[in-house]
Amino acid sequence: MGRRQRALREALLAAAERAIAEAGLSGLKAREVAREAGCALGAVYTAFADLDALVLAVNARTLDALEAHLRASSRPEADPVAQVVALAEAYLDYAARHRQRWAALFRHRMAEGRDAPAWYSAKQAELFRHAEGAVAALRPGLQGAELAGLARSAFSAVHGVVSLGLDQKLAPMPEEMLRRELRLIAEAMARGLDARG
Amino acid sequence: MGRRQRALREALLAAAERAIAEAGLSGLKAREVAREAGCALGAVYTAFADLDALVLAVNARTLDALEAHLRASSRPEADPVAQVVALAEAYLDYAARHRQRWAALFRHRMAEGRDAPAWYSAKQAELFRHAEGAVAALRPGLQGAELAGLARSAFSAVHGVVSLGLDQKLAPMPEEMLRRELRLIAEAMARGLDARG
DNA sequence: CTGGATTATGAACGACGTTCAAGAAGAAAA
DNA sequence: TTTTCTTCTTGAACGTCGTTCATAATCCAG
Repeated sequence: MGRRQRALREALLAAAERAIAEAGLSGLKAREVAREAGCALGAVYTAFADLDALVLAVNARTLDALEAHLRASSRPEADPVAQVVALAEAYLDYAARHRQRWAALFRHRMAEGRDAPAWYSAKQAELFRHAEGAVAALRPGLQGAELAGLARSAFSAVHGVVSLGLDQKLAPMPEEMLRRELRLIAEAMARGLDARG
Repeated sequence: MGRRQRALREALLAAAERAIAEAGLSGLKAREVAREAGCALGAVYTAFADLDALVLAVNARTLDALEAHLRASSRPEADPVAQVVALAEAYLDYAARHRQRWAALFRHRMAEGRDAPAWYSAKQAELFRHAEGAVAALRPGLQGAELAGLARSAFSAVHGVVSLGLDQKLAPMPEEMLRRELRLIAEAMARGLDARG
């Protein structure tokens, strides 16, 4: 892959990122991305196998950014319950500030049969490690797959509240109200999971 | 609207339901639905404004079925914590048994700007009433918008666990494991929310 | 019957993702 | 430099999609 090709990949990625941030996952069009990257339509398919691959590349960046945000907001010294709440709030923060890019993470579906490449799943796994830390503190007995499973489920619960909350599909909800409710739920869940002393 | 038109609507609805159940929301095609209903392509648009309206009609039926299932599984006499767990399990049951139809409920998005008709939102609201009952028992002080909000968020948390769990996008997960984890999370959340005595 | 209104038809339109034969550009060898 | 071979780029073309619309068929009141 020559210099030119690498630059093309970069330009397409940037264009795709912008398109998704502006118009959402379904707003990503091959022709528009090509136009914005200054190449012909067909060239898109020399740099990426198809639009799926392009989306995956965008999502990889988003996962990195999200992980960095969670890491920056983590408070490893705090009480485990507070850790869980802080993690949930950090997740909400990122989701609210980068709605479309964040939504693209889980709205995107692999084509029938195919599943995500290993490097992508690995990036996802990094996210859950944050949850695992807090859950491990709440349930010192757990480890391995059991711990990973519970952490994933706790994360899923938080994700659900954030996801349906930001959708405003169920009900209009200002961000502050959503934040209060998320705190309530996250703290309740963490306290309920707490098996220490 | 004459008899024939009503029959056409019914045939299209049935065809759409089948298509969604078999191939998911994105598997719903105007041409296929028309063929299966035995009418010309254009006739679809005499019975429904567009595919969105058809999807909405299918989802309305799904909401009814889901609500009926939750109602049938409710245990109003049980302890509130057990009520919450039972509700969560019932939700999982329905979602697992009717995956695609259930998924269509929240994967479908209204076209930019437009929002769901009132009758649809009303159906959604009926669902939450189930959660409200249990949450009200846990937090006797709450009522009105505050109660509705908390119930919605608790529902969202359960939805998150079920949704990401059934996706198997994060990790392969047999239904029994998912059920165990959902029970754990639901019970933890309910216990954490419990403000009685 | 008959007339006007309603409903059904399927070709046509524009947008989409993707492919591909042909040409341009680049690198390597002479 | 000139030639040769590979690699990248192009944009027209294909098939599919949702939706529209002039035309035709059907329905129903008078």
